[in-house]
Amino acid sequence: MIIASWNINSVRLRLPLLLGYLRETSPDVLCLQELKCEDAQFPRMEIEDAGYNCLVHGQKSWNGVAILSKGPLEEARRGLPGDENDAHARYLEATTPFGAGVLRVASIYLPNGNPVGTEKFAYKLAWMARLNAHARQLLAWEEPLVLAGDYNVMPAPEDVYDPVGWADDALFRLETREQFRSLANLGFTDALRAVTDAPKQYTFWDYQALAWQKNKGLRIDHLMLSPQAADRLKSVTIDKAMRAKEKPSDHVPIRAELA
DNA sequence: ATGTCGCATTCCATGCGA
Repeated sequence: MIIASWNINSVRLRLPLLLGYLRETSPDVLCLQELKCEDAQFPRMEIEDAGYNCLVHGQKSWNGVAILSKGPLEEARRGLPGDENDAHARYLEATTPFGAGVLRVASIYLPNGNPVGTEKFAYKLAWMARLNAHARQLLAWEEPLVLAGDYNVMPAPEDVYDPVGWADDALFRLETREQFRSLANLGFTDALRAVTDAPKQYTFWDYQALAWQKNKGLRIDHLMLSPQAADRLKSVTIDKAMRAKEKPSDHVPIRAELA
């Protein structure tokens, strides 16, 4: 079972790249973020023709998350609980068959939070607290669970090309990393860090200032595994070559193989 | 290098979010 996550930065503009990825890499499950379209504009037919079922939580202009699976998808939750006034489309959860049981998966687009000191940063931290509260509930299922997505968090200095320069950014502030650590401390495994200690395992390079060419990247896309998923982890791959394609997203997919 | 994208609108130029 291959499960992948990719911040696609406009699913409509990136459709040819997405179809190529599905064809070449053939993940069983793919979580997408930053669709930047409403449900009705989602290219469902083309993706279904490629052999995938789709669950979509879209929004006009910004945000938007989806889950694609070769198997049937049963929606578990649309939107993160804990704030009825939060209208951002940043969370979608579903189950899909896995072996004799099911895999539970969430597609997560965590708020950016910049600039620090504004309501945007407060929203990010509150959103992370809500995620942690919900994740704690999900662990009670005691099933393979993957919280996959763009966390907009670099967990440690080796995940940033310039940790000193980024110290006061919302993606790297101590409060942000503290919330991310709380998620891990509930019992979730950062899949990439379970297979390597190597620094510079980036998943994002800014479009600006030749960031890709200079390898000025960030590791902000993560697969967080419940104990039952972590026990079945075989490998993790960052599909870095996707950043060198024509009209790329600024993020690349990350995927894990579960036995 | 105020350096690039994608989306939206007052729509071909500008603002917003990242």
